[in-house]
Amino acid sequence: MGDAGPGSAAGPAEDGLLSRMALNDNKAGMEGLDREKINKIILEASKGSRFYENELKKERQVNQRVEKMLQQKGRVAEEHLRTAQVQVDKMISELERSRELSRVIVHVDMDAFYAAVEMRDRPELKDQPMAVGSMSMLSTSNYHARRFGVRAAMPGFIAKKLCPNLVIVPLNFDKYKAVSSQVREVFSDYDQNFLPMSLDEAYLDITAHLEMRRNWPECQRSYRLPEAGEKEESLSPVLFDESPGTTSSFQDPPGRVEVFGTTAEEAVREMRFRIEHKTSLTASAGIAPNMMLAKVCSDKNKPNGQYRIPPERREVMDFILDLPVRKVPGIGKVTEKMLAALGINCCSQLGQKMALLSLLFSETSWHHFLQISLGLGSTHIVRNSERKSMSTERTFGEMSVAEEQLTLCKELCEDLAQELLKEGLKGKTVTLKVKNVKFEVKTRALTLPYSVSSANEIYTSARDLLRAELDHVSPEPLRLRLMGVRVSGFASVDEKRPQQRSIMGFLQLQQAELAGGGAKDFTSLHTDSVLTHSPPCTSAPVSLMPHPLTCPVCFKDMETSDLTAFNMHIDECLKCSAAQKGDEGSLSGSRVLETVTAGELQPAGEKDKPGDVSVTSGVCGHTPLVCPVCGQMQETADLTTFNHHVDECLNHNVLLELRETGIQTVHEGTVSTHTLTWFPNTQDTRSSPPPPSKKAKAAAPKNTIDRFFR
DNA sequence: GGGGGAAGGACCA
DNA sequence: TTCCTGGTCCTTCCCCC
Repeated sequence: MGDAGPGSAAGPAEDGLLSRMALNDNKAGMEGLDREKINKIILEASKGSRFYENELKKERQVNQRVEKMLQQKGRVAEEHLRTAQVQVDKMISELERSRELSRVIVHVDMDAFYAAVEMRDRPELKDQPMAVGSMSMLSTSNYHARRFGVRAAMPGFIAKKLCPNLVIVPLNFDKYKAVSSQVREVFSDYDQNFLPMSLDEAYLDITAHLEMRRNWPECQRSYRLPEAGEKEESLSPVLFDESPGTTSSFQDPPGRVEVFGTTAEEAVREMRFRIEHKTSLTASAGIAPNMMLAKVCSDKNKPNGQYRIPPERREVMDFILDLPVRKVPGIGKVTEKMLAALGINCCSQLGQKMALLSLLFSETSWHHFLQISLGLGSTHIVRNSERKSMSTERTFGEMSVAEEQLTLCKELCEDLAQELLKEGLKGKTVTLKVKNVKFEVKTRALTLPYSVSSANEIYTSARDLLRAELDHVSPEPLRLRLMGVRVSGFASVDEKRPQQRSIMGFLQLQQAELAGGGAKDFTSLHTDSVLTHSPPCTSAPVSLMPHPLTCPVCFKDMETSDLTAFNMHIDECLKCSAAQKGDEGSLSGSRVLETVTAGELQPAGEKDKPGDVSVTSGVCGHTPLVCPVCGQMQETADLTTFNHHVDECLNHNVLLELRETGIQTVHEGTVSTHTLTWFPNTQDTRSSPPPPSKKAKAAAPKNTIDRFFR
């Protein structure tokens, strides 16, 4: 290796390289490390490799961007700045007017998640530096390892050079998923609509929970620590010597009762307490009026701690004042470098130079910066946002034989097709991604005039793209180290939305509404594996089960609240209905109504939910016809008129959630015991396919492969 | 000039 | 000896209408 280590007389590119490759200690547990020593080891381990060469190249590109930006800055006149400042000020006052501080948003992040799970399961690892991953790449490391500079996204072989005693444990996703679902059970008690960001991280809006919590008796906020012998795993992993946050609750004496208060801090402390007792793992949390701040806060007292920004403008601005821009989600190493070149390192400087930024950056970018400088962020957690693409990729040792590459491409398409099938997705754009042995990444895409999802269809496009790439380098071989296939351009919600929504979605949402949004069910508290409420609540349990249960087929109120019995009744009713109907000619277009499960019921006639609707009408062939929405008997026997009434009723009275799973087309003559007949409203034009877009008409003939590789 | 596809890149966990 | 995977969003370039 060369002798141009950090601090030596390296050229500008090499100095710059350090910012890309050097230790990123912007992570909990990595403060006060000997950066120079660590960087020297990293550099020596990397230098001369193809990866290093490619990083050097990328660094030069970033440096050029910075150069260009500084040249632009040199051309900015005072007059331009004054005009820009007027625009910025106007925007600030608009943003200030819309500032929302009433939501209580929480970001929860499990501490060193994968590593913590492995340490929990293998106590001998607790006192050693360890990381999860492989010699190629580490996913995370424990806090002992972080002291050596070992961190996530670092190749294992370099980590070993930093810390020769490092134990590398392979990834075990099934295990992490299982733990994650335990954690999510706890989350859902505070916000049923929490937004998971990954296995170990989620956003919650606990505003509604706090409102209810204010009136809860103490018993509902109390947890008794298990007696000796009650616990399976008695100790939490020793992850942290000096946690800035709370001490481990496992140190508390068994049998003691922990009572939590009604404030946001107390609710979050309780949540973390329950997570720890359920999983033996600790979590950190941030509480703030918006998602951006909550995310930054959760890192503040990591590990095993929490931090809250009170919902006041002054508090928010104080917090933002010295916050390094790199701590803000969305600002990575490149943006950090660009801003640093302008003398901007913390968020308050961002605000001071906003006029300049508005002249040098795109509108999207500077608007984002402006929001950050004001401590603004999203106050509403949007779940179920539509997936935009799906892909699969594989890294391997050098592969240069075309036949092997085509075979691999086919395998990738098959894998991808299976995943698409699981989610019922079809897309128009197929993208091939290749990374050559020099770490150069290329993507080649082809947009078709129709949507594809099968392995063969995807492969047809991917193969053409790969062949074009092979031709492009011919007669040299294509030397690859990664290949991936992606499908995107899925039909939008409007296009793929079934004509009518599932009645199950209808029931589910009504149930959620009934529960008060994020309501805490007494019984759910007892599902925690270790904790129990103590003293036991004596007040009557809040039942979330709507009464009476009404059969959606015969519309009779049931005397039972037992779901199995209720489902059996529906099955019988459906059989009877199918037998009575005889003529199944009108069945095409029917929908399947799955057996009802807990949490999907609604009381008959519950209807005063405003909003947009289009719902599968659960109507059987019985007469008289009874509207399942308003519960009223209809005078007509004409199904079109009846369906029209149901549609009208739904359109005006209910708010629904689309729930597509479980909706299937029932083919003629295949009425199962779980099938409700639905008579499609022939007047309804909502299912008409959208007119072909201009691009669809234009795309096909133009997007020839040749165009990509001139 | 606007819309949209392609390609590449930043960023995230 | 060895530097991931899967996703979203943004920017830039280019073509076509």
